[in-house]
Amino acid sequence: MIENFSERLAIWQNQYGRHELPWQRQGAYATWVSEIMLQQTQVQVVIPYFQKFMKAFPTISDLANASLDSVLAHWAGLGYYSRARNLHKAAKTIVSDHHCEIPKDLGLLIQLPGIGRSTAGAILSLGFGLRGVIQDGNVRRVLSRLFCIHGDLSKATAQKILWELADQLTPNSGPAARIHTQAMMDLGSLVCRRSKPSCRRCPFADDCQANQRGEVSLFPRPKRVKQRPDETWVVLQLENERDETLFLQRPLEGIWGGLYAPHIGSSLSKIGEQLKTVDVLEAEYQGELTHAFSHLKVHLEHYKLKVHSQDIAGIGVWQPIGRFQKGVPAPINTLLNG
DNA sequence: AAGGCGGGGTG
DNA sequence: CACCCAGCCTT
Repeated sequence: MIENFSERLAIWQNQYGRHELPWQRQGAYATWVSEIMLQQTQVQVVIPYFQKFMKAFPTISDLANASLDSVLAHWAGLGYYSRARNLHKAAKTIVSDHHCEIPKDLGLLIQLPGIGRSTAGAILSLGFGLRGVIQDGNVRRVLSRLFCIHGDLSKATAQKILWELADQLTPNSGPAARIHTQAMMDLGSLVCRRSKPSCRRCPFADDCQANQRGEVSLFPRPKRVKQRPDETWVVLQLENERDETLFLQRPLEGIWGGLYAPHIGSSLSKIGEQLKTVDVLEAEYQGELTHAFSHLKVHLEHYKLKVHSQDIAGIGVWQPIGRFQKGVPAPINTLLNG
């Protein structure tokens, strides 16, 4: 174990860490929202989303009482929309089962949807100033280098070692744990970066086993990547006599779950089968773009079809593109506004 | 073009 | 437990 680790880390954090992030010292609700947003997304991207979100839903009750549509609208562009659905669902549970107060208990926290062990640790320490241990990508990277942890860090054996180390390094007092948690994230983000780590500025350069061996770049071991299949999706934008576009809500499960988009299908004729009353072969080609998901690469082909709205009665929402308030996937927005 | 990011769900 | 799922940004 490294001598006086948390004390030295706290001194470093005080001088070089981040102290002005908009969710710092704003209470456990702000910590929670920010942690969920940060799960898949970088700090600089999250900041404007976080600020708009907190303005729209200032308290847990506001969030619980809001419609899923409005929550998703504030999430549109962040990706992984199940995060927003789980956040909304958990807010309702906190209101109904926990008197509108986020539980201060690890076991209760991880029962809430979207909150796992690491997010719960962040809420305890950063949000409440209680002892909590985190294990995010930054911490994983720092620990894998400090202690030369080989292999795929997502595997159970590495996870066990990482959690034990993270727990041992975390101070026992709540206030110290709060500083420690922020400091570990800052060290990983600012110094022990994935590429171009700045070991020269690291307070643990002499303690770091990977650095001693000149093998910092070998940790953490990159995960093997699978080839992503290619797909083509046709996006059929229906536009009525008032130049309004028809938006449909996507199924909650799956890609872009709960967001709104025009008809999407594998081909114009497949979409046409759903739209028996209109002849989609008159659709006019608008353009295309390629969008990469984590697991597949999609070629989006954009077509537009002028229709009479009475022919498409009963489904979706007609709105001018610029006035549509609900959540639209980022690449669909690009297509519609292109 | 490839890599990274945390948690949920299923078998 | 192992594996699959999911969207965007940075490098």
